[in-house]
Amino acid sequence: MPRPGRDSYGDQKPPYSYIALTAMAIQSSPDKMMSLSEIYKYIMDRFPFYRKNTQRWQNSLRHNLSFNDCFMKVPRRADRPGKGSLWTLHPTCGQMFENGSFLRRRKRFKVAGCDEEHDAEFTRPFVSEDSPHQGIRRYGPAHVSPSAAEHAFLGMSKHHHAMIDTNKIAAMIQPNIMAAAGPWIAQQSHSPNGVPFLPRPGFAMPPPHALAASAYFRSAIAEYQAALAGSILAKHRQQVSPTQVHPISALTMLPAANASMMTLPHLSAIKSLAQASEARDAIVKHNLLNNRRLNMQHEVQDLTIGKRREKEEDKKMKKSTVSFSIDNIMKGSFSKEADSTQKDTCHGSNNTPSSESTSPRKNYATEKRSKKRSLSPDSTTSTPKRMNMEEDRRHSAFSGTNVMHGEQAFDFRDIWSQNKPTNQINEIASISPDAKQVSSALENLYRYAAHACNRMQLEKSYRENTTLPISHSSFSSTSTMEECSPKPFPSSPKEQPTSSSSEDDSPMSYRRINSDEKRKRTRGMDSSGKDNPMASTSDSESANSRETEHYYQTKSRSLPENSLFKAETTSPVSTMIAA
DNA sequence: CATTGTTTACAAGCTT
DNA sequence: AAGCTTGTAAACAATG
Ligand SMILES: [Mg+2]
Repeated sequence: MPRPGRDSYGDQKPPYSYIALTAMAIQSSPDKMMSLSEIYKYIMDRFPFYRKNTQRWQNSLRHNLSFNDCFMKVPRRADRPGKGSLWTLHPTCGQMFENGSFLRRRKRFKVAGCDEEHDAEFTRPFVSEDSPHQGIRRYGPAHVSPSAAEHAFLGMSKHHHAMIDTNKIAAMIQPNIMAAAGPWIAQQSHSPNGVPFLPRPGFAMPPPHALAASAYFRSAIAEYQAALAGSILAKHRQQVSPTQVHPISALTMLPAANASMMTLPHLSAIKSLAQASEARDAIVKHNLLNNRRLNMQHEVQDLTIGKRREKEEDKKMKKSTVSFSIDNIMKGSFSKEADSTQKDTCHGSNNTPSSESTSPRKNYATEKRSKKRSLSPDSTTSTPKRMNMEEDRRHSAFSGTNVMHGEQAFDFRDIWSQNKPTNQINEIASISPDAKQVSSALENLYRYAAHACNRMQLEKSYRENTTLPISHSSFSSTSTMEECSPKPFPSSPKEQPTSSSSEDDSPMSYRRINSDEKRKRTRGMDSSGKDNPMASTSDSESANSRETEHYYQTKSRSLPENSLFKAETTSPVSTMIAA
């Protein structure tokens, strides 16, 4: 039921950034091109929030269009006369948003070499007068072989001279992979006339928050593993042939680290997620490439690079630390080479740290932006611009790392501090210099979990409280909508007898961890013997089904004070794994 | 003159 | 704490 809706919530800020909104708009167009005014319209049509303060956000939007390399101008064609040009997405920014979920962007999309020539490469097929190869093909970045990941994934099985029971692991991972590669991947993920990607009945695709969550984990996991295997793997790779070694299988080659590593929390969940992600990514990537069909003509003007960009470019050229992300490892391109240009010169940047920010981080910080100001003279820096800070009602797309559980909000930092596996970290420290990285990588994992959960809740709230203007004028409307809905996707079969199943899933070693004295950390024995950390994995499957409902239903678990994460984790992690 | 685009500055949330 | 990403405000240039 659409619920009373009414205005009250209609103006909530959508959890999408301008870049996301713009990308959504552009992608919704059949041509994948839109004029500025059309973009405005698209946004205003489906996000009530943006029907106000138009000057403000439209200015921001324009800024984004010009500033970000992912958006490029294309001259209008004769059939669409009008004021400005059309905007489109850069041919290679396809993966800018993980899994097509606009909830989060991976990294700022930067046009590679920043050289015209290089860019021209993309520009050509884009503009092509005669489109040599008709549509498809030749759009993807050449180096991104869609099958690379897949290949590596498939080939991993032959790489384990395991000292670990890989079979067992594989066994429990299998189902996840299958799920990950499910049919939804190929589905059109853009609602024809509603807010893109917001799940709705009949929409054969996992909820966006699930995808986003999975994405979060994926990166966190990559680091986590890399921190452990990184150096060894690197060495190994440098000497041995450039054969692709799947990071996961690489882990099994680690003699020393193995033992300790296996005792870290969430390891099995991590593994399955990582693999599922790889498999899924390969497919998604492939689809993205094939679906991209751009047919435009005319020239594309060169992009000029402003000072701000130059500065960024320069700064970027510093000594890069080898990155062992899964992506890099998969591509076999980790030591990104580096060196070069000790920039110096530019340093005068004295951004007055001013505020003593870092204030206490109260749970559930409300909005309340800075409002200080008032420093009287301030004549120093001449430019008096930016005066009415008071009224600065900017809204941010950032969502924070609070996790609502029941009526309470928990800050990620608290969750982490109470779950940090100190002893295990120390154990690793004794055999590897990477302990610190392992720790921070794991911390990130938790952070992402919290952050992802936060987003999920945010979006859920938005979805529930906003009456979407379905079938809103201009666009195709109902008809399309209708055809969409009838086809119900199995919609979570409710079965799944609760968390039970897990037991064996949860791998080895947890018990033993607990042995570590200090570690016991109370934790009340709530679930008692039940190994805690993996709890998440286990119920995941079940939770997966009714997921949405889950979050706010507080009752069931009264969290025993200490078991913050346990309680929290249950929701985010399980939902994530669902993807 | 109103839009459409570019750029520079800054503040503040988030990540490393 | 340094560095990166977003959201805003503004000054201007270019167009129609
Ligand atoms: Mg641009």
